[in-house]
Amino acid sequence: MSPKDQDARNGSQLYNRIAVLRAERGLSRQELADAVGVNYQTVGYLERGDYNPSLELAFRISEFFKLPVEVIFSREPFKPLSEEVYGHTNEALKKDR
Amino acid sequence: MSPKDQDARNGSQLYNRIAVLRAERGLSRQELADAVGVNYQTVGYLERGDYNPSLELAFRISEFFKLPVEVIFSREPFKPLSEEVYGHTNEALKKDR
DNA sequence: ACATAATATTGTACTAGTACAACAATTTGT
DNA sequence: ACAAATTGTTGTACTAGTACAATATTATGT
Repeated sequence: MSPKDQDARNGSQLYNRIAVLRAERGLSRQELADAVGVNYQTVGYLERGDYNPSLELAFRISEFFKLPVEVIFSREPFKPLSEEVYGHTNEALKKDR
Repeated sequence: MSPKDQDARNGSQLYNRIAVLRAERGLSRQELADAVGVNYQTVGYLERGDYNPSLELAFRISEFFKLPVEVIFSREPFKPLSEEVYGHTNEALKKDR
């Protein structure tokens, strides 16, 4: 199947933070792709959720970012990292969440 | 490709502890398979390393065992769980390892 | 020792993950 | 504003993961 039919394949889709992590580190897809040993378009497919990585690739990515697999991939949508990290520091803002 | 050619596909193989974890819980492959929603032969293929699970399946398995993905799957061979847990309690035995 | 359950083997078929190429669109630096 | 880099799109092709079925082998209970 061609990766163009992204939407035809839903029901077992995972979420990931590759795009954010990559952006944080100021890397291009090409650079990340090289680092984990895949084609740069594959990184694109992963970032926009066209399909899931193999477990092997997930491990390589997780190793590259030095983060546990479950921090990068999840069955539940991620809340923004920013919120997760700083969201609990200002008590005054908490009421409207 | 047919899963029979296990050995033709090496170089990106992962290790896992599915068999041990399943044994510890006294489950048959069929039962585990049902629990994580795959064919029971798929569990067999995974256990003897014929191929890796998808990341999605790895997550379901990890969820089922209530263990982090990296405790069940690894790029490095696992040392026996028994050793990992109890291997450091008897100092006298340590010299011959 | 026999029946049953569990695991292994072989074979076929389908789907998901990955690579690669060519070109379009968008972003970014100067 | 333009050139270069980055990202998106479409299309093709190959490999890895999964299902399923049928039969063989091995373990387990009584």
